[in-house]
Amino acid sequence: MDSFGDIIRKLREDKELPLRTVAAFLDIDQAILSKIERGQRNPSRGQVVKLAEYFKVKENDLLVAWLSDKLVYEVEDEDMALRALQVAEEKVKYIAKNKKK
Amino acid sequence: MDSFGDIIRKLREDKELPLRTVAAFLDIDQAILSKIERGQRNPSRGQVVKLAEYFKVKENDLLVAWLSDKLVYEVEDEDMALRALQVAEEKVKYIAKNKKK
DNA sequence: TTTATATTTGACAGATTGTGTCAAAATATA
DNA sequence: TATATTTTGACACAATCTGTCAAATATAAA
Repeated sequence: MDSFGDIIRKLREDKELPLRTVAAFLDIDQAILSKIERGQRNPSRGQVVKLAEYFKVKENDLLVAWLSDKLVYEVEDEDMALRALQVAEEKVKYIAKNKKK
Repeated sequence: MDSFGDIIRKLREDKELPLRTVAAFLDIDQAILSKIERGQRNPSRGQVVKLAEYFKVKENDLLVAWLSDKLVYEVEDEDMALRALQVAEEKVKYIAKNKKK
């Protein structure tokens, strides 16, 4: 069950690239990338998109990993976490359905 | 598919109370409560708990409505919304399982 | 219509959180 | 040792959050 940080750390280490290089591509300090990889900072949506481009992986897959991390963070210390996620799913389906019309 | 705001607006209107009265109990300006009821502001967790107490409804039910609203807000204009919610569910289950040990 | 009450709106202020830089400390590698 | 890499924390600035307030709007009563 990899978090977003785990995923991009693996991608980077597989290519044996230093933080410095990837961070330069993202146009941020390597300190931030280090923190992103260890889940101490939340990347911006734009950074996620850039990372997908950089590592040539599906943008949507990375976006799902990133978004789901944010959702988990939002509910993580709530007893009602699972119920809330399930209700949110219903609400999203409901909204999507009524948008089509 | 009622949002948190819809729920508390109904509770308040059923009892024919003005915003002023409920807002005073929450110790905030009525303007904020008005915005909360129409989904323009996000209440704090503490306010949700107070509202459950005030209207004598199950705290957890209100918390679920509130939390799920926040989750929907977080993903609402993402194509990957549903996938992200589903992955988040798996992650939450995974975390809960490994916490027990 | 007027008058009174309730709700909504938007400008504003202060507190909090987010986003990034930087340099020093810690860790790993040669 | 030296050298490269990663991690940490202090800091600054920007952005968002949380609430107040007063004016505008809507609703209801006389």
